[in-house]
Amino acid sequence: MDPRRMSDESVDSDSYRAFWADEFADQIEARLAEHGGSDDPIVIKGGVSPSGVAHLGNINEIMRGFFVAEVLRARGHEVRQVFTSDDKDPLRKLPRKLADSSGEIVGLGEVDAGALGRNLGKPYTAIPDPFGERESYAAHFAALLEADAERLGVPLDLYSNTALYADGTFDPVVRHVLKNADRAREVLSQYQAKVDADYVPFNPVCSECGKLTETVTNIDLAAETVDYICTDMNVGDTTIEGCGHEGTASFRAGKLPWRFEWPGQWQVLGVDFEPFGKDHAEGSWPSGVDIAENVLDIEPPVPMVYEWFTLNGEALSSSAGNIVTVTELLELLEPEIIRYFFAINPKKARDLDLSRLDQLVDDFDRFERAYYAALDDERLTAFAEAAYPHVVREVADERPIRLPYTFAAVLGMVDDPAFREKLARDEGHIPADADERDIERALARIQKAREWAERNDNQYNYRLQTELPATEFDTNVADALDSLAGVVADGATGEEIQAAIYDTAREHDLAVGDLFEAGYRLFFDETQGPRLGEFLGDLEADFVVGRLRRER
RNA sequence: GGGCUGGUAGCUCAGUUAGGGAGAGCGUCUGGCUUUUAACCAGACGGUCGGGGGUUCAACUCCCUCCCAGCCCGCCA
Repeated sequence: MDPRRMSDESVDSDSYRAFWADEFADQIEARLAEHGGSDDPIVIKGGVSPSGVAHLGNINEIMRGFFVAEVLRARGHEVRQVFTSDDKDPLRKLPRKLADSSGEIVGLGEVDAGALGRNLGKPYTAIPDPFGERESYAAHFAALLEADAERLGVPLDLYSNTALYADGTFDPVVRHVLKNADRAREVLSQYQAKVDADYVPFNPVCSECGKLTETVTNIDLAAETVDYICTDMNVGDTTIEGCGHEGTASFRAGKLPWRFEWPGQWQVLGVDFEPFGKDHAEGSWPSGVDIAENVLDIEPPVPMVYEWFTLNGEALSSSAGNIVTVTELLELLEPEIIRYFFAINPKKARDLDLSRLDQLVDDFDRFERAYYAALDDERLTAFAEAAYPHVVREVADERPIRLPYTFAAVLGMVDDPAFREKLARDEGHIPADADERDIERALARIQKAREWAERNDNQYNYRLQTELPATEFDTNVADALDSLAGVVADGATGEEIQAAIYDTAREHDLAVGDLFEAGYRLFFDETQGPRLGEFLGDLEADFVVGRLRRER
């Protein structure tokens, strides 16, 4: 088989799929049919090194697989979504940012960086948790990732790669690869120039210093051990020093190089489908297919390549600090909107612009409307029909109440929950007969939008001032405010107040803008704000009157 | 240098699998909501579909070529 085959193979050209996950489900079913269709449960895998904070890019690995798993489940298959924490990999460089056990980002300076630095070259599972809580560095970050998955409603079977070696799961693969080291070498050499006659596809852990080494001098198949010398290891532009120790390691005291380990995982976990980023598409994947077929003698899973997305127009980068975590994002968005983000076309490189989250939310709301009531957009409707149930996890009988995100941000200018609800009702966003729980759910968006407005300090970042701001007005402005107060005291409605602002300004020979500005100053301590008259009309009249008179 | 993926309106994206009308939402502008101030409504403006060439009656779509971005082709994962 062509090792470069990509995901478009075996797609039935007659079957158009509105949702990409259906296409992959088709491929997986076709693959199953080839060997009798008795392969349940279907195994979908993903995996990352627990090298540091799991940012939203890493969540691709989880969410892309999730949608395919969900589609297959809906078709009646039993599906396991497994995820490997590739935690026997060595720590190669210190991350600049970490995250504590609640997911809050902290700088490297806040932990014992020196202690961490001494662990370069050791497997993540052999490094202490910098926060001193879990059994290892790996366990700390794996727990965070697992928590993210849970918050997104994705059930995962998380595997520690180290554990797979330790408990013997990997034994048959290691044995096989080392027994067929010549073949392994021959296959891999087609993909990696560095693979020469001395290459051994195994990296032992040095019994002296605990670091992974790559200089194996002898394989003893009978004893199932290798001899090694702990030499220096080049990692990028830095060198991790070996201790020079010459020793012997068992097949479990080390690991396969990634190019073999990945296909090995397919074998021991029985993987049917695996999504991966475009970085793997041209490197590990072709060699992995070749190794699976010609070294391990297994069939590789159905692949899927996803494009990377950018954050605020720039590449995601832990070192540059351009990352966002699920924890952070959940303060700004409902989980279904994060899932929606990963439901859209994985082949397109997209940008997640945190300053324009309103756009993403609007898109989601529209997507949701398309599911409940066909919009005049066939593509969107077809996509929503296929994807929406998996995005929301539980489909409500009726379309949930949604406040437009920017409107929610406007409501976030006031703190009083009852007032927020009143405004939303007045504006027609909440049906009169709406259920209490549904309203509560809808209003929950306000807090997220408020957080968004504050964090971006954007045009919605105003807050109703509960205390009288320090102000100074010209006499005629002050007079105008007093007479406006009179209008409000007489029980004017919002619309009437709005009209009165214009009238009053004219009567007092003021530019309308100046009076508006005075009003915004009094209520928001700003020069601009939401539509003032209607806003004031919804506030308590006594409060408005007192404030307009600069009394409280 | 070779390969893979992407490039459609100011922004976010559909549409390319199978050639036939260039689209949506948001933003902007204008108008309405009794008279510039963000929530609501209506309309308009807005694109050489990255550039060029070719095939075709017809190209965003197929072919060639070039440009831009990311990734892979060293190591590592």
